[in-house]
Amino acid sequence: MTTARVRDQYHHGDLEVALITTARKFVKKNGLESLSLRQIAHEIGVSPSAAYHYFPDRNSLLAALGFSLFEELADYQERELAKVAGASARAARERFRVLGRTYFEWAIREPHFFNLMFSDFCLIESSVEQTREENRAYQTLINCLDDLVEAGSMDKKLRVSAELLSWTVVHGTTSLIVSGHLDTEDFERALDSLELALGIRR
Amino acid sequence: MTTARVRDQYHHGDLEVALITTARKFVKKNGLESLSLRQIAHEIGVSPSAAYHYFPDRNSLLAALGFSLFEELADYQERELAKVAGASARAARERFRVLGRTYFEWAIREPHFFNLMFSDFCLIESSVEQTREENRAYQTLINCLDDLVEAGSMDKKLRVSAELLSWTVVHGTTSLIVSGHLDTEDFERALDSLELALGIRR
DNA sequence: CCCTTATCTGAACAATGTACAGATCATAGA
DNA sequence: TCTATGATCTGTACATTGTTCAGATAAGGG
Repeated sequence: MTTARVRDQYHHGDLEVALITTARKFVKKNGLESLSLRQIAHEIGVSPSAAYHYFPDRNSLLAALGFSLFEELADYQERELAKVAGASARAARERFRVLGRTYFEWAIREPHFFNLMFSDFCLIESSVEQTREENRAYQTLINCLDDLVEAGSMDKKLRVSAELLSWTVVHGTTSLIVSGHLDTEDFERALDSLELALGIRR
Repeated sequence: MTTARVRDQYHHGDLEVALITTARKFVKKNGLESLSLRQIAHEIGVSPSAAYHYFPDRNSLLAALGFSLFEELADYQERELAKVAGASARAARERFRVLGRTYFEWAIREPHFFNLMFSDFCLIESSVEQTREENRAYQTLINCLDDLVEAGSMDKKLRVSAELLSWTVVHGTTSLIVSGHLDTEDFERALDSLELALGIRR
């Protein structure tokens, strides 16, 4: 049982972000299904109905959390990518793998987050902001592939195919591993196969 | 509101399959989240607690339904595959595409089923029977790839990679389309890219 | 200082999953 | 054919949930 924090002031001050933060903590631990608005409110030290000033319903809170997780993932990927900057062919290829690995590791470390991000909840309003974040990640992939072509480390004919293939292989493998249909070690195998098929030289 | 069927006998006779069948109907229409044991029981015309003789809890019913859906999918795939039997290279390549398309179309037609199959519920006991069904589908893929190699329509060097790549590309694309991150038309593009990268001649 | 408005409370309601004691029936053994 | 045993289902109950809404509270501008 979680101990409720006692609030001294009538107005919380920052309830909206507190709701998302606390929801994040609960989802991280127990997944979506068991997430309870009342538990969240109790944890924050606020009445059960207080949340309804910021979110029309439970689904909307989950959607908001889901969106913030896409941001987190993109941030994490960019942070890790920065560590392997460089114009060499070797660096470009390393970036390609890091891009996939960060996606995978993020999902493995927090499977409940991954499930939320690709659940129905985040389908509700996959509008402007959502796609903006995705474009950010997608643009990173495009840059990476262009670098590979420029460095002569990838079959030029496959450049167009590479975008969709890379994305779907990485996401597909991750999804299958998270859902228990593939083993963890299959991820590196999938990356190897992808590089082989795309003609990325090692 | 659903009209409850009235039962004449005290014992239902086949309550276990009735529960799964009715659960299937509800999930098909409204997805997992809104699935209610009480509604199912009411629809069948049985008391809310009757289900607990066959399933320890709601999750177990969903898991059972999920497993039966894997069976359905495998059956559907084999049925469609039989339509393009033949030893020609053309037939082998057509089987490869049919294998992917059936997976995708199944998911598009019933997205709620697809979500259930790869949700936490079906993770609970992904034991013997589950993997048996998957092996059935996986064996079909292996046969298909062997046929392609034998017919000389595929790069031999990529034969090993092809298994994992095909599976993850098809599943990944499907998952991303179902969750709204890719458009429907991207599926055929992904299949084209996959064939190109695997050196499958058209 | 007051008054408007945003923020939060408290009580209420229907619906849900689940537990458990007992009713009902099917059937095997006499 | 009768009976007792075990499987199957009912009825009631309880805690918890999402959600609504009238009203309490406080913050901030005039």
